[in-house]
Amino acid sequence: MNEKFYDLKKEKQDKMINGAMQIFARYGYRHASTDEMVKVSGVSKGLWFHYFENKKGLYTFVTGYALKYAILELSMVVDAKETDYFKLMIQMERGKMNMMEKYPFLPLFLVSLSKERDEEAISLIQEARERYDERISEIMIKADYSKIRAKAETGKVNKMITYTLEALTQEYYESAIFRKEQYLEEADSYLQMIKSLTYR
Amino acid sequence: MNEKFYDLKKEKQDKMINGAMQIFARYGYRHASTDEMVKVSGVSKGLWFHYFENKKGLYTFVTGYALKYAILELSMVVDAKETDYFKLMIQMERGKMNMMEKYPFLPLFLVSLSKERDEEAISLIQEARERYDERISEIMIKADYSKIRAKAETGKVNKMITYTLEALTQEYYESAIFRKEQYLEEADSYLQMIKSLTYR
Amino acid sequence: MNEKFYDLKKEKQDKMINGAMQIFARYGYRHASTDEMVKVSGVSKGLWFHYFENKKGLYTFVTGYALKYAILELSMVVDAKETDYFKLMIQMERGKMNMMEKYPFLPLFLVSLSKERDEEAISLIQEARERYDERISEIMIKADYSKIRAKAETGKVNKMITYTLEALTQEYYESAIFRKEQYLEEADSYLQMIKSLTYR
Amino acid sequence: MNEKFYDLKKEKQDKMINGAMQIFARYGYRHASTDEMVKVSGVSKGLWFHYFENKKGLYTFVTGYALKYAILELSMVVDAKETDYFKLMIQMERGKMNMMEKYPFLPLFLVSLSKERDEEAISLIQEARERYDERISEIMIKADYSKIRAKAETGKVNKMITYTLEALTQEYYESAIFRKEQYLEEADSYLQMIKSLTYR
DNA sequence: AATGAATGAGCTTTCATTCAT
DNA sequence: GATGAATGAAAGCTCATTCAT
Repeated sequence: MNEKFYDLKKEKQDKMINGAMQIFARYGYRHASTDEMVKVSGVSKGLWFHYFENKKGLYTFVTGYALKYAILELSMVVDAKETDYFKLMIQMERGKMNMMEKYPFLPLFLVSLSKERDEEAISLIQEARERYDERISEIMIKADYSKIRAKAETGKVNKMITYTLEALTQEYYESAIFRKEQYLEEADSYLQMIKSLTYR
Repeated sequence: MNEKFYDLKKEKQDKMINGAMQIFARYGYRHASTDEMVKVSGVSKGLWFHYFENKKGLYTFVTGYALKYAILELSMVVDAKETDYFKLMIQMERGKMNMMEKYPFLPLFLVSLSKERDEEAISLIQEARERYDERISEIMIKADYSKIRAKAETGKVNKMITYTLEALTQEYYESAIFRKEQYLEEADSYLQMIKSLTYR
Repeated sequence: MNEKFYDLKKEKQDKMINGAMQIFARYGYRHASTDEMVKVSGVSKGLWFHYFENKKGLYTFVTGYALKYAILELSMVVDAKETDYFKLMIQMERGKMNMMEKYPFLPLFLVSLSKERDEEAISLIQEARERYDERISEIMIKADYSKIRAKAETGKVNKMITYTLEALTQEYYESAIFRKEQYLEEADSYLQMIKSLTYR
Repeated sequence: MNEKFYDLKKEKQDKMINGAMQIFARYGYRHASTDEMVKVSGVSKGLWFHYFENKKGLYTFVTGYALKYAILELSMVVDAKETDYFKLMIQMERGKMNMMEKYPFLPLFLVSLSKERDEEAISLIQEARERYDERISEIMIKADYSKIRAKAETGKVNKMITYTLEALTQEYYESAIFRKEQYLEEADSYLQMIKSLTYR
């Protein structure tokens, strides 16, 4: 990418980032079209290629940016002293809702990244994704699994929760308006249920 | 579609069905390309359009076929007297593995259908999907939830299991070889865990 | 072409000739499609190419056949002793209507030949057309122009009549049913008018 | 169509209009191919679709444009005080020759429109054609038929003249070079002949 | 002889990318 | 820096022609 992108007014940067996130999140890497980004962002086609060599470059950048920003927001919202796994999880979901203030499609974009099936796209974002996963692990390392019954393998439980919250997120984006509070309530209800099942 | 498709040698029919399933499953409706189907099936481009008016028609047909075939295989493998929810679930997964004998990409295709985001594609397959879901409900109606603790809301548990098994399926397709037995073992391990957590 | 075409039952020959005439007449050389000929004739696609190497060959044959048949019918219907130009002309139009008994699209096909704009097609039929034009000249040679006023240049008058009758023919084919008698009446009314204008 | 087409340099607009006219005029709606337009205009394939949604849209536009331009040129060249039918007709032919200055294929295109047989094409241009026909009627309304003998039905005479001039136009386009003056002379000779025949 | 399944070149249309202004 | 006109490779689809049966 062209580093001068950062010299743009923050507002314009965000317009472009949001445009890219929205279109990539909704259509995936391959079917995301430049013209749609132009339409939703109001930024001319030429400029996209001025700052980002090509679609690959744009995708790499936006992914990197999104994941870095997500880490930041999550770090901010997660209580450093919290050790309850399920409380940590819901705090993270709240963090995602906070991201929407600046980047309304970021939560959906995060989900779309984990669902991306295009090989080229996957290889482009692998690195950023690993860094993000690492950071999430660091946040979750405080989680105290001692109250969880032996039967409940934390890795598996974790996966199930992840897949479930991702699906929930996608569902909410499909409705006319995304109601954050309602989403958080539903997410919490899942988490509480699992907690009650897995805790001794 | 052109009904004469059924007059083709079953072998050729299956070559085409498999080709379509594979490409649709991997790339989704929009990005699935005729040329790729030609490549993987060895059947010329013209023939696809000889039997199926267009991409829409092909997708509609393959989806209908796949779901009907899936229902058949599932009906065959599920023990009519089985009432244990988790046993029923694992039987269904075994059924999916059986489908691979004839249609190696069918399990992945089923997952891709539930993840399809393209509006046109969704409307094309809605009907077939509803029939499939109904049939699955009929199979699962024997399931006895009485041993499940009140805390475990069956709807939510069910969703979590579905999302998890779908994700697992996709993961296995990404590895070099799909090892059915290994998949079934892992699927079972998830189901056993959830069973032990949710049963009184 | 394959001479064995003539060994086919006359009925089948005519089915094919009619099919080709109809489609060529309606859509012109380039846009006439094999599939449409198959549809209207009921004769399988393979057979067309068995008897006629390709579209070119078929067009050349059908044109030759049509023009030869037209000459025959015209010769039969035109009164050898008639010398009045306008009576000869209407006799020829009646001859064309007679052709419809066996080849319903032949009159339209004749018009389409004179309107054909495709270079390849034109060169294919040039020879047959010349022979036909010659024969028409021979028929018309008996025409007595002595009653026509000097002002009326016969060549020009002839051209105008030709173009007009061709347009009339096309119009009649566009209506739901071709009413031969009505066509002949209208054609005659044009001819009578011109006669009254050009005769001293 | 994309209104920005009008922002292009007039020269380029005309290159495209001329390219489309030429190919549509020569091959008709269906067989006119983008690639041929690219070849004769030197304008890339993509651009055609940038300005015109599809072939339909292009045809509709070019027809509308051509007919509007024709009306303009005809209005300019026709003497408002002229009442002689035949003088008006030859003035219109002169008008058509004038059109060739900017749009060399416009006279042929006008003829091709009246000969177009493709149903879709016909319905696309119907409206524009009606407006054009109306305008021609307005121009011709001044024509004084009082000197024409009762025997000469003006409707029929008119049709014959139209068909004849159209055929003449096509003939001239088929020769290596279109010689306007020669065409006008020949057109005039037809008109004078008919005048002398029909006037009392 | 007869069929129609099978093919691939060519057509219309889309879209990432380039480039003159 | 900013624009959007311009490009061409590739996608979906058609159709004359071939060929196994």
